[in-house]
Amino acid sequence: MVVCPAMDTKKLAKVMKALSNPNRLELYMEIVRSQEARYDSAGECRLADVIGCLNIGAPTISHHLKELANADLITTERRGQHVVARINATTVDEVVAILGRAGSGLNRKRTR
Amino acid sequence: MVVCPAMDTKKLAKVMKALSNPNRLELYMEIVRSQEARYDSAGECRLADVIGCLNIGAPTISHHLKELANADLITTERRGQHVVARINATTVDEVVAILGRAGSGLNRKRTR
DNA sequence: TTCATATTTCGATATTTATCGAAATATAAT
DNA sequence: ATTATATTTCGATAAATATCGAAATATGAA
Repeated sequence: MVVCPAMDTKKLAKVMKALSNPNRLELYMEIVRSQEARYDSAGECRLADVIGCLNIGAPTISHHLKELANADLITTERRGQHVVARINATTVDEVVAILGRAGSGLNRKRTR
Repeated sequence: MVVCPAMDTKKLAKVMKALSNPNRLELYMEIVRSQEARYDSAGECRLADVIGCLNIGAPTISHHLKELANADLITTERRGQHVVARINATTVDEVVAILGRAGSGLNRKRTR
């Protein structure tokens, strides 16, 4: 069993920073959504699609995608014309595990 | 039963930003720690104490405390000479609930 | 009141960063 | 090969922010 992935503070801060910009966070949530609704989007999130909801330009979105990837929050892959983004659940799990310690316990991980 | 506290993206981004600076995150973790070890610190976190572990000045720490409080991550209260900081578990719970949706499910909230 | 300690406010500065438009590159279609 | 669409790179700029030292304020002790 894997015990305590131990993400250090520096790394955690980097993840937080990646999610600290409203537009970038919105972009991230959009990727989450597109992954939840796998049936109609094939779990793919394309920059072109997301330009519609966010009112920032393509260069900025490209930049934000890179920051999310750099924080290991997502992975990106070129699929033909498009770039596809996917959530990296491992990183999210680690963050939630650390943050959860400060919570009320309602969100505490199942131990069995 | 309270359903879906609905923290909006703006607010969530603000929380993330508050935790995005390494020193401020370290400060936050220190507050968490001091609260976990209630017996020896009475759950209190004093600026003077924390100056030791972090190598930044008192003015900066004061500033960071204000940012954490402003994001509703902590509450502060003057207790005599000192200022005491406490974690606001509600905010943490909300953040974890939102982020958790993107995770693997391992950290998913108990439903019963 | 005067002193010592803890914290905050103020003003300044250096760095980071979000965003843009223009141009470059990649890929697929005609 | 040319065209159309998607994405990235580049260079610039305005705004935000972390941090500092000095001075101000608050609180408790002598």
